[in-house]
Amino acid sequence: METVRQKRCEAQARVIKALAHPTRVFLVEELANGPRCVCELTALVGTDISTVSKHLAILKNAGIVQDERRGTQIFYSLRVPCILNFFQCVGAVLEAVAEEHQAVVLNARA
Amino acid sequence: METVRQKRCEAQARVIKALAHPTRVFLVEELANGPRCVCELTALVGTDISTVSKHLAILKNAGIVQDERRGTQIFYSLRVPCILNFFQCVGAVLEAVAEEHQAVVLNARA
DNA sequence: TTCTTATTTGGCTAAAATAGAAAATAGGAA
DNA sequence: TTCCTATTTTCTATTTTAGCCAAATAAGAA
Repeated sequence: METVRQKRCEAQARVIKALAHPTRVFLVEELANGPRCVCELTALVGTDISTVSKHLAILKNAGIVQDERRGTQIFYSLRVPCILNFFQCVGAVLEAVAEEHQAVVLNARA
Repeated sequence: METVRQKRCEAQARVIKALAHPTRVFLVEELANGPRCVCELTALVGTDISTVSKHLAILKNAGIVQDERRGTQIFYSLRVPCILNFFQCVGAVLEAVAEEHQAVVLNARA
């Protein structure tokens, strides 16, 4: 494949990879409701704060979220709102899969 | 986080993870133009056919593509068209990042 | 059946991702 | 300054992924 296209696919994969983790999906979803500080997010996720911090750093690096210090805390927020449509499509895939399973079950019974 | 939500995030992450590789982004993009057999895709990608086959299996497992045998060949095709809007948003993220870099450079010069 | 082509699968190694614990930083308050 | 809280970074162990080669499978042709 041509180099330009290859570079583009690599860049896209880098962004997608940043979203490819359950905790990070959760974080993005949560940030859709507005800015949250790391401590709030940590409480919601329920793992070590250093782990949450690292997940946020990955999202930030990919350009998906941004951070802002407010006194002693750091608030993260979504940078690109369309990221939520993104999840809609993922939902569509999951529905398609679920329907297929349903069909398989029905066929097995028939 | 509640278990139901956790399960949902895990399911979403599984789909997203299937897309989180340059070659798989390329394959999905290519399949947007219509069904292609493994050998065609292999020629385009330029790696070992077994590698391409495994990437396709990952996409199929996630419910993103489907396969169909036609004689001696197996054709893959997109199962969920909206997967392409998906990439649009990724493009938006990349643009946002590019703009920021631009801004940083300009500030540095000023 | 045997040969040939197309594709998948198993085995192996190298590289990348993940998570927690502990140490380092940053800012505000006493 | 010293203490305290919030966050990031470093270190280390573990797990997951990626890619090539070789072997296995599948379907059609001879």
